[in-house]
Amino acid sequence: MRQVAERAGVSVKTVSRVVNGEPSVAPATLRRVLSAAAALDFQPDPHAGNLRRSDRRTRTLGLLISSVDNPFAGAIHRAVEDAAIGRGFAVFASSLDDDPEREEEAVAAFTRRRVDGLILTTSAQEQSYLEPEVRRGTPVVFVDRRPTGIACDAVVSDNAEGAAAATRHLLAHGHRRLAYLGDRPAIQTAGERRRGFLEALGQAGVPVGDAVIVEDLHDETVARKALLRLLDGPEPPTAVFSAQNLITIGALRALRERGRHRDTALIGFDDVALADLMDPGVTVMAQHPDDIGRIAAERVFARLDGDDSPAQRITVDTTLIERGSGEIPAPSNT
Amino acid sequence: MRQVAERAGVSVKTVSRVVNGEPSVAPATLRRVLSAAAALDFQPDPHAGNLRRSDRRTRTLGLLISSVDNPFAGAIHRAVEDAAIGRGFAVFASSLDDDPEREEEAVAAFTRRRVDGLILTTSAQEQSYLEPEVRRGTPVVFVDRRPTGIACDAVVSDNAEGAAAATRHLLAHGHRRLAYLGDRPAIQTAGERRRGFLEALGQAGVPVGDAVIVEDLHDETVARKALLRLLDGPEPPTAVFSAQNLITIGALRALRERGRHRDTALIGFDDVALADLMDPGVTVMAQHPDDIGRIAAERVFARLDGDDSPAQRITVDTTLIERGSGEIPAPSNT
DNA sequence: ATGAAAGCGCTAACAA
DNA sequence: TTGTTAGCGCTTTCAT
Repeated sequence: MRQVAERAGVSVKTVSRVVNGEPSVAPATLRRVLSAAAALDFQPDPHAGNLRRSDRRTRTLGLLISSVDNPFAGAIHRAVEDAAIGRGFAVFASSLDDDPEREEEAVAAFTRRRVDGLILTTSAQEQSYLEPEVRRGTPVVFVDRRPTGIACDAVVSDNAEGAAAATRHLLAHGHRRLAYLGDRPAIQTAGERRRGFLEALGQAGVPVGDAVIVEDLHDETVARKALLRLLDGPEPPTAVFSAQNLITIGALRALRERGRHRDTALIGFDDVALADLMDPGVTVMAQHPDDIGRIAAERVFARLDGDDSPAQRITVDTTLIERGSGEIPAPSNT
Repeated sequence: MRQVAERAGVSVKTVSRVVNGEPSVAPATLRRVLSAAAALDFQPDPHAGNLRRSDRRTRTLGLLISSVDNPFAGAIHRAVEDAAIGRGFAVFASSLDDDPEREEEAVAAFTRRRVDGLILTTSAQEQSYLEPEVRRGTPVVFVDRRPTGIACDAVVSDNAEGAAAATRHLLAHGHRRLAYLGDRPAIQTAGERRRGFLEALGQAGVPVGDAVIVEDLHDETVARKALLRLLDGPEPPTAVFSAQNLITIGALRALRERGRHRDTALIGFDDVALADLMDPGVTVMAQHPDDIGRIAAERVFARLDGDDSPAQRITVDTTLIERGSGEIPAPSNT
């Protein structure tokens, strides 16, 4: 900047004015400065500016998700990015793999870099470690999971109702022997989906004893084996509700292996790629990660723009997509 | 930092020493500073430090890919992130949607933020716009596509050979009426895959006239329609090579719609989610985005560590995954 | 082992 | 319209 000033024969302050598009610069000066800047291909250093600037914004967002290599998180990421670009913000992303330790480290890495806002899918039991950062004024918005121990905005799917609706769908097709395949119940979303499942059974007057609940299925292989065991058992379920992405895939594999994919109903929570190309197509209760990401980004920017209303919880509905597997009727003799 | 110094009764320089883990600080002083820092929950500002520091590194990488919401790019992203974390680097990601204008903007947004290195999937015809940044010493590594008009490291799949091997696989199963479904030939990878396809035909002595080449298929719908047209034509192909992800999906849909998925062979370039759950399973020539990302990150760090050898081009092999669709034999009467 | 002074590249506040 | 001075939070250099 000093060099530009010298070359243009003005003071640094004038260059600063030009760079920041401040008014009250004579057209002739403006031109001289501009051409000097171009000649030296000058790029202003935003970090240096921020040091002195009053708002002290880095125009940077931190996004913490399960993994950047994961369709659900990718869709959120994309939506956040699209919102950020319009405001001149860049996005840091970090994969947590549902590891609470990694979460604190990653948050620290971002706050040290002075991100202006944080969007995160937490997997810690509680997030009071964010207190200092929140007090400092950084907007924090939770996605997919609600915070515990701290008051922040959250954007989540309607897990309980979505699960209940999926369950009702199976019941409506005549099923009574349902299996619920779920992730670790400690994971907030998993707990809510289970609750939705049970409530739907209760409301339909189906004894809970008629359903099998298998949990702690944190990956595809485990889910597959669990369902294989059920299918090989004395009273295999006539319908399966797989409460998560990877579990759905494991369930698909198990059904195929036993050749039961045409007579056992299946609904998965969260959509799965190419689900419509399977035979039968896989019925799912789809989430809307793009909406979740977009809304979360909007919340962050609203907070940055001065919104200091109480923490909000925003729920995004889920959508049933019928593709065949969920519409398989219960066998008539049941 | 000044506050910490006051509270600990030392000078700022001493606090600086403690924060940076420099030696020659008396244990007692160290303890006083540490507790003062903890009490004020002090976070050093890396940007301020960089201003004066000799190396001037932001410990930040810029990653430019087609879209963060895309499995291939996601895998690259994850590999880059994993490599970056170990070195204390954070990663900015930006989606380009194969838009050359967006590319220049995004690069500018990152260089303005003083990223220490750049990893990008370019879609511009040539990348000389990166010249100034490269001259400034920023390592730039291309992934998936080679650079034009500038000498930089590149990590790419062996597109031509992969496509040739896929084609040979189809020929080995007796097919002679092959269809090539490709993306816009202007896209570098698309051009190479086409070349590989044609070379394999040539080497097998199959007249190119026996093959149908359809290009400019930039999305699923267009690909589907193109194949439907071929299937409905007078001499439908007995084998299809779909040279890209989305095209493979479009082709799958078309084959299913016409009920030809069990007698028409199909190999796709690039793996597809749940390909093994289809019926038949989808044979693909898989790329290794995780290796590509990892190697690219290693190149960046090697450059940052002072490697000033000439620009390298690193080729990552592709892997044939046989799942059924590619092994369908040609009808005997052909 | 510790500190004082200067300065990184920029902007705020005020002056001319 | 333009320039001057001070200072953001830190690290460098050189003293002590």
